[in-house]
Amino acid sequence: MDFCIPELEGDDQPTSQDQVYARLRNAIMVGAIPTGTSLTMRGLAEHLNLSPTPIREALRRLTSESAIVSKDNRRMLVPEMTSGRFEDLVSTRKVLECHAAVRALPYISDILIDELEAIDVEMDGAIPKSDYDLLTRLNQAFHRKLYSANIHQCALPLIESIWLQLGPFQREVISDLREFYIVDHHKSLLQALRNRDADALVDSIKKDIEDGVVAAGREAIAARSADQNKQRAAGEE
Amino acid sequence: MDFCIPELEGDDQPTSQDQVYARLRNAIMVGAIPTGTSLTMRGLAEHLNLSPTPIREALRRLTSESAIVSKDNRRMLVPEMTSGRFEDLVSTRKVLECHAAVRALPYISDILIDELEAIDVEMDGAIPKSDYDLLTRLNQAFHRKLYSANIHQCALPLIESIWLQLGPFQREVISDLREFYIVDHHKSLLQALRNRDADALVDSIKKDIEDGVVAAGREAIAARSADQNKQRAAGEE
DNA sequence: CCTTGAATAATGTGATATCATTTTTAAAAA
DNA sequence: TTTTTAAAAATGATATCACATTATTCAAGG
Repeated sequence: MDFCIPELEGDDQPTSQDQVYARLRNAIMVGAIPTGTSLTMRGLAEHLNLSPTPIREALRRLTSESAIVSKDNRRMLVPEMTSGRFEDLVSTRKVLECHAAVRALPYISDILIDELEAIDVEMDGAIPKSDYDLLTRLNQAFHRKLYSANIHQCALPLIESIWLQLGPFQREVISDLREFYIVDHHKSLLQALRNRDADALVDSIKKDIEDGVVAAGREAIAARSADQNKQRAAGEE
Repeated sequence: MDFCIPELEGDDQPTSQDQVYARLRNAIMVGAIPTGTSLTMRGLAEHLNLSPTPIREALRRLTSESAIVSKDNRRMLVPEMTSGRFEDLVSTRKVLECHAAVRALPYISDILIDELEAIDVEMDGAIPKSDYDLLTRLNQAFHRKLYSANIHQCALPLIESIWLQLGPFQREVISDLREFYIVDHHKSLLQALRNRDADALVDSIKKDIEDGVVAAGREAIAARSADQNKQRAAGEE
């Protein structure tokens, strides 16, 4: 337990199990929990001043959402990212989010577009401050609000599961790069919504995902495997 | 607790929490748990001869997979199906399964196609017996094996979540219809795999989902809402 | 007969205790 | 120095208990 779990300011969860879940979820999403370190129930319980019971339930939920994996030793940990898994997660994310956006389109109102634009303006204000956590939260709020316009929508939990799996790695990439540029295509996305143009909407979502930290992620993974090859070559000498 | 949770024959789960999870999951999938009845921890614990602790964890996992919902009274239940949710689940299922199949295609070997065909033959043998539970299990095994060919695949947990949400309703539909015909397009699907033809594969999957119990599901929902309208009209007299 | 309200029962939540398994530690052997 | 091995510590799983909240019951009042 050499890491620390950020507190959650606006935490109005009723039970402590929900609070632990929300905190751990956020911690994973912003990359505060290093991949590979085992999450022990007693350790987390002591760290959060709780009994192991609510911790255990929160961990089970996160396991069911593929945010953490349960090894055969019964140890739980945030899984390592691999090149193949990264590509699969990104492609699944694209398919799901495009689908959710298109299905939300008939439910989009002008008021909702204004609300989305307000979030985007807030993001523009946050970019100079380089507050990655805030930007991530706002970006997710933007997409969540868009997809939730469809009142029958059932894809959001699935999308959030993908976000959870990509989250820790993206943060790792960004701290590697030191300097980071959050590029979003929310402007063209909003225009597509105003025109009720499904094709343009899909195009914006794809670009938004592709040009986000995805490109950086690919580079980081390529660099990492180059490193590993170099180390392996050195070890074989 | 006026319902009964089918036992699971080949249950090699290590912990009792895993066993409870597997049993409840199967019970929901085959529609053994009526929608709307609340699942109490002590009730299930007594029914399964266990303490409430492993029950709680299994219920939490199923909640995170949208198989059961937690109301604000803290009561947990299998949610009712609505027309809108049904359509959204089906369309999401199509998108996800087509995507998973296409991404699995490059990993498909001739041996795997033979194994898939073996499952399909087993299904053909089970159809005359009208064993819906067995057919459901075999059909899911078929699709699971196909998508899992992609070793980096991350969509299967999401697909299974959709299956879980559609499961109880499809069973309800089938018991309503008394007679049921399980139509599958596995023959054309296998041919598409042999030809490594992505377009034909997508076509088969779409038809497989569409012509399954989906058509019946639509009719059942339409009939149900017609009933409700009639009842409402009668009540307003 | 229907509604209201208080007493009772049932339920969810969280803490603690116990046991089996796993991991770690450290000393002994190679 | 490295490997092996046994003791000790830590961990996960489950049961049980106590408490607060929620449902249910049933009698009194309208």
